[in-house]
Amino acid sequence: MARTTGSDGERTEAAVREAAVNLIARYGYEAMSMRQLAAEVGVQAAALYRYFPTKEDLLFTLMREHMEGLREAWEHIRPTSADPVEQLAAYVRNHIAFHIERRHATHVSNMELRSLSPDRLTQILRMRTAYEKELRIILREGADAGAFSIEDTGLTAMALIQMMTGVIVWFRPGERLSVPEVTATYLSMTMRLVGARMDTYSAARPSDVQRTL
Amino acid sequence: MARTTGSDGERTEAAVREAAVNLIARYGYEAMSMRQLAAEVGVQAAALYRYFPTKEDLLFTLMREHMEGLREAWEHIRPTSADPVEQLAAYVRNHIAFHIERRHATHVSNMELRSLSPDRLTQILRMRTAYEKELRIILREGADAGAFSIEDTGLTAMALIQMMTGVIVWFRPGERLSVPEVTATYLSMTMRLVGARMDTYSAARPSDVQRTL
DNA sequence: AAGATAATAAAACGAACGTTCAATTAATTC
DNA sequence: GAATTAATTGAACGTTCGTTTTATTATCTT
Repeated sequence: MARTTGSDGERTEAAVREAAVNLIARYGYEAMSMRQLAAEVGVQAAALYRYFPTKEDLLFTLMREHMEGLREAWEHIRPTSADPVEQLAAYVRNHIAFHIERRHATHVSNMELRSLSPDRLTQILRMRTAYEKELRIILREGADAGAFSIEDTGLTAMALIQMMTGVIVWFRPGERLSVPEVTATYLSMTMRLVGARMDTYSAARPSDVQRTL
Repeated sequence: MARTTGSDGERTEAAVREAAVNLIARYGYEAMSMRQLAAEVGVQAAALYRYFPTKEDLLFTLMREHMEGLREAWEHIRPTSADPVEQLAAYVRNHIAFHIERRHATHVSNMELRSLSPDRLTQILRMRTAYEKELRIILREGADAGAFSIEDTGLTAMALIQMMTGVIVWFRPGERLSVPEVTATYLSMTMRLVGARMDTYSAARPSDVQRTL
């Protein structure tokens, strides 16, 4: 047999991407075989090579598009206001929403970096660093303006990102907490962590937080 | 050839463990081959099977001992005082010190869980949950006593652990910050995050933090 | 309807994998 | 110093891996 009735390149490629994200997230990149991926898509392994020249190309494509998606999401949502508190809140909201929505893709992008070739690793890390720099700038400007009280901007940025991204480790949709509830709590924790002067986001007035979502 | 002069089972096993932690941390469990590990130790692959019946047994042993070490470290350092702030500070100090000291082992224990068989995965997760529960209890009792101001104990515990463990991702010994400096800043961030009433650990008086290390 | 192109199957490639087995030598015991 | 035990080698096993090649069929173009 060869070409099957109803086969469509675009649909197959999309199915490959989706199956790959799920399989890599569950079993890991090295542990997922091309045959396993092909079976999940309902195709022979050789067919995958029409869309991705190598297994690593597939991984890199998934990661690059995930990082580009993160940047685009932030650029669309980033507030025009220069208020540091508002900017930080937007960053936190976007980060958490994006990562919860794409838990598996985030897992892949964070855990499989070591399977990339050196120059591709550099490319992905550059995108990640650029995204993290946005947070550092917000923190720095907020601290300079007296809106935040921060000891070490770089360290605080890393701590915040680790804290927020960590959501994907334990969060499961439909369990005890909803996404807005989690986001509200994380916003509140973030604002206290950076010593935000105003208490709009403090635990004392959670209703205000809810409203800003 | 067969047994080599000066060969010693205990020394070989220790060398295997150390090499395995480093190789798995760098390349991942699936990507590390038994031959590669053997070469690093300076031995043939077959020799490894004298010490670990399977590759997965090796991984499980490394993880179990890492988790046991974490628990033992905490039990030794845990303060007798019932003061929530002091207990939380001790927990943070121990967690950061332990994870920075054993960066590679932590990487392995956190990233390679999916390579364990179901019942071994359960064993490791149980140990991890027990350790995390200690933090939840501290937070809960502190909140009940009015020492902390916390919205959601479980969520705050997860956020703190993700934040602290995240240190191993970016921290490199001998760079900009020393371990005590990092620890002090994380202590300060932690105390603000949980809304600790007293400001012993606030950014305003960093000297107090240093002293308590 | 014919020709071109897109999408796949089927089979095969060499390489590498985890693991086993038998043989061999070093160290220890008696 | 002989017997035993500990530690390791070297070769081999069957399996699976990522990938390539070739053939075949469906769909699109004209």
